[in-house]
Amino acid sequence: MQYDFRSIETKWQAAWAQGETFRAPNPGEPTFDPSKPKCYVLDMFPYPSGIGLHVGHPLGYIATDILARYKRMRGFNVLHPMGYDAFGLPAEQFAVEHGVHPRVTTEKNIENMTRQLKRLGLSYDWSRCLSTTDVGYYKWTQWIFLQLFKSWFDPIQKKARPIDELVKALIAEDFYVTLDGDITPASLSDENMKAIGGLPGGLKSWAGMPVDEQRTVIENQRLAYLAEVPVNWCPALGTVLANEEVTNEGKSDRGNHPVFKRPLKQWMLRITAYADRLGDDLNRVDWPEPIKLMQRNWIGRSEGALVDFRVEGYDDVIRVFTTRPDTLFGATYMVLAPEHALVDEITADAQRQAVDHYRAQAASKADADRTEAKVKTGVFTGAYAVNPANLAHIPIWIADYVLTGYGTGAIMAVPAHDQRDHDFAKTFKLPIVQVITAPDDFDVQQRAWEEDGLGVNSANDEVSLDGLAVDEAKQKITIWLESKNVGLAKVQYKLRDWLFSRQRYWGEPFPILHGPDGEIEAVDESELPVELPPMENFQPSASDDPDAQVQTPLSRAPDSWKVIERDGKRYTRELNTMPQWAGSCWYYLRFCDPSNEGRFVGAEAEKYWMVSMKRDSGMGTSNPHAGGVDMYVGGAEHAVLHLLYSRFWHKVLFDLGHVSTPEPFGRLFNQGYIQAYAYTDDRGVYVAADEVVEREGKVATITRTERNKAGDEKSATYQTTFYHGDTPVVQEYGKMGKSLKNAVAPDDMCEQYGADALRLYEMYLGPLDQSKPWRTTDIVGVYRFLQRVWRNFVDPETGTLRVTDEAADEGLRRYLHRTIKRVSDSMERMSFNTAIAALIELNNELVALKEVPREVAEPMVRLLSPMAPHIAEELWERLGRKESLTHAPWPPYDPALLVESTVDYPVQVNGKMRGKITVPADADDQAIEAAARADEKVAAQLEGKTIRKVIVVKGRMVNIIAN
RNA sequence: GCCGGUGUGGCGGAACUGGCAGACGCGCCGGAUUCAAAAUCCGGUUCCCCUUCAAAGGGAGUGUGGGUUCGAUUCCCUCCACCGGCACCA
Repeated sequence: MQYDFRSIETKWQAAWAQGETFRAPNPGEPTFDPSKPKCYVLDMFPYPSGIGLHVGHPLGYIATDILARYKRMRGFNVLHPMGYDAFGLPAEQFAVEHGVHPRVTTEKNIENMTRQLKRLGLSYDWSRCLSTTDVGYYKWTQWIFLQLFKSWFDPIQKKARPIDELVKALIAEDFYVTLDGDITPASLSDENMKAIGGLPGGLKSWAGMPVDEQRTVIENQRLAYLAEVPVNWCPALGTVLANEEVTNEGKSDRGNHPVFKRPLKQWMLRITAYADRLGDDLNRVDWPEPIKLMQRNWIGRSEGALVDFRVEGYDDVIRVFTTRPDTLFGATYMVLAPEHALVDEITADAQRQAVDHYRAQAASKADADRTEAKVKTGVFTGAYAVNPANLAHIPIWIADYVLTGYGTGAIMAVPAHDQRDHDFAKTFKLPIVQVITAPDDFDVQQRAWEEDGLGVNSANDEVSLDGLAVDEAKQKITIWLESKNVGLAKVQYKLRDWLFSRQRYWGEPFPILHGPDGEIEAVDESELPVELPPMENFQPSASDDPDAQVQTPLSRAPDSWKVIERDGKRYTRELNTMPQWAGSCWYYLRFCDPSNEGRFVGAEAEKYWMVSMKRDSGMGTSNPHAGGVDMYVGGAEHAVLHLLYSRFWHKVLFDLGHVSTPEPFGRLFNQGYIQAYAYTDDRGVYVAADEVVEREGKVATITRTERNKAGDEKSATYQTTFYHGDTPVVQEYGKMGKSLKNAVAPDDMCEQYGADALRLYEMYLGPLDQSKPWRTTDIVGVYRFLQRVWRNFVDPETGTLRVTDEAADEGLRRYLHRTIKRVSDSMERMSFNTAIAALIELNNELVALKEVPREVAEPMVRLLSPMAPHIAEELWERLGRKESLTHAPWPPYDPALLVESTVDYPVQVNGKMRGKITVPADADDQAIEAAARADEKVAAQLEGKTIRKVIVVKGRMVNIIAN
């Protein structure tokens, strides 16, 4: 007989809600217990999508819930909140199509997803639930933006400081203004000044500068600033597109309209100022090494040199960045990005037409196309530069394999030692000069030698790199370049400043006002929030004209919202909105104190929940970390962007004294995806996966036309035994979701098997950090386990408890304690699949018993409770316990019961398993060896052989080497 | 092209620090129970060879090929496949 767990689940979910069982009181509240350590367990909060959850979503939520419940039983004050990252495109697009306000859609979706999450029995403190779209929340998102806007990065202290202090420092002449409008510390010498971006040649006095020039200097130092940035503009849709929304052909994904790259004035955040700290502080957090590596690669710190090449016949120099200044003598041509500022000026008349044509072509190409092009393209400008090392006369080309966004947008090409330059040189028959030694059989005319070697062909009258190793040569040439004033050592980053504005409605409005003379003013903090204006039409202004002005949705807001009178001047509000990242950058802070109206987070609450009380936060690791969230779980797709942006905001808040820790997330865990089979028909269209059946032996052949990445059409043939109705379909495998039509709803699983079975199955699938396939049929395994647990405890006929107060026998008691250890260890390692396996084994031991001894029953229910909380609570109550299991202590194990009196040793002969011996646990090596040699099978193997060596590994095995 | 990850029975996976490969579950096979089915319970299940059967035994085996080691799923190198990310990063 199958027990129906659903009524138990409803009962306990109601009881938990009623008793506010999972509410985490803040310091100062009457129920707060200061004697306990804290533990902050956080999920990456979801976007409230209209189709609701599929079983892939709760994977991480179930894991964190188990951890939160486990930590409560371990005596921690656990903060375990949930909320919604609810600004974003789908709600806006729905609004455009149906005229429904995004807030309406969003609230409906949030309600539905909350219902789905609650049904899983997740132990969130729902009183802390928030949405990034709550006015009371985005008020503080805007406030944080203002902190960035009102700050600058002090290159001496290497931290953010209030912008007023920059003005004071300039007046006091602690800093000077360089000719190009940057600032430089007075303590730096003229030479060093260049290193932070200033041009040689002099300084400006702050006092002598006109006011508007002063203003520009200040604007250029803010952590939030405006800049002209190229965007993918689609006039027909009236909107700016992300790279992923642009096809390889430079058309819009939706509607196939032409897309143009055009510059647009955008808000930028100066994340690059934090490049070093974002890299260095990775050493202070306990994160998976691959994720740290990805962030380090993204920041991309590289040491090299800037080198100036004089352009023949012009006053200009082309400045390049290179990581290999040691190969300077091998630079045989230069390449500028098509967008480089000097291209127009230096292009020879004869080349003008070709250059312009190429630039137009490059502008229309999506970045993806530039990256995937196999054949190098480019055009000669007609101009020449001088290699400062050997005074060689070298041609200047433009090519799209050089990008404006990185370095200086120009390179010196060393075809002998860089394969991309080599490819280009081969295509255009440019000279290849070897300057690093390669093996004798290696010909740099055939391929680039990119490995290390000694300098060769690298000398002029003043400096020689010949015979020097790479590092030495780099140093020597850089010193020489600096002495000639044509180059300097430079640290370069791949990281670029963060483009922070979006031309959308459904996002946080910027708390910024534009004055009549172009002045940019912050909205006063007392006037926050700047609420989104009510609007009815969300349709963007489409146009056929690529040069039409970009109209953001907010530009159609009523003047009563857009226009502000202040001190007799008319100001216009900023009409862009913030990106979806903004709200998710700091929600973990708001969770600490979600209803605080006077501050983004109360200082005491922030300090309590964010600062680690112990070096070992009790998360099963002894790695010291910089505080913050004790466990942050989410998908690896956020490995770089969200986590980097969030760390950046946190550091700014830290510098300004608003938070107490240098890092937001002390420990991070990335869960894998749940994948599932998907099926496509003969047109390549996905069909509903749950309607597909396999017919064994009935093989069908499908031939269809497919398009590969490059857009070429190809015919492909498949053999299959899968059918959708009578239509044969091809099986594929991929991430679960709407697009592949293979989503499985958690509601259906709860309905059929119950929330506890679903929770167990998701955890039992495999290691949390790996991707793994979902197969609904397999859920019966854990479902049977739960039924068996129930039957072991409750008589199915009478409904009475099958638990006895009599003592367990020695063997069962030992088994229990071994299980407690196994489950506890698994919990600490987040290895929930093995924890469940251990519980299944213990439960299987109980099947043959008439009654379960209470000394086994109670610890077992407690071990089970984080994973299957509803059934555990019910059994706990039936065991006569009045209080919820939530704060029942985690069972301890007795180490004495884990020690066996005898030990089994496998015995190998020449590394092959040949026998097994059992010896007393305290036997010494001689005794173990003697027992091994006495074993019948081992002796047979040793017959006629001479023993050369015997290896005894205490507690492990014996290996006898003989021949 | 670059970066990161993963490859273990029919399937999901286990083996935590280099020490008994395949825990646990699914599926499958056999049996018990049942009028029957469902449910439940018991047993078997890496592959190959030897043996009439069984017991027992032998050999191979953790993507491929090599290396280190008394001993490798685990460490190193080569290659292959799949998954994820990407900004040709100079």
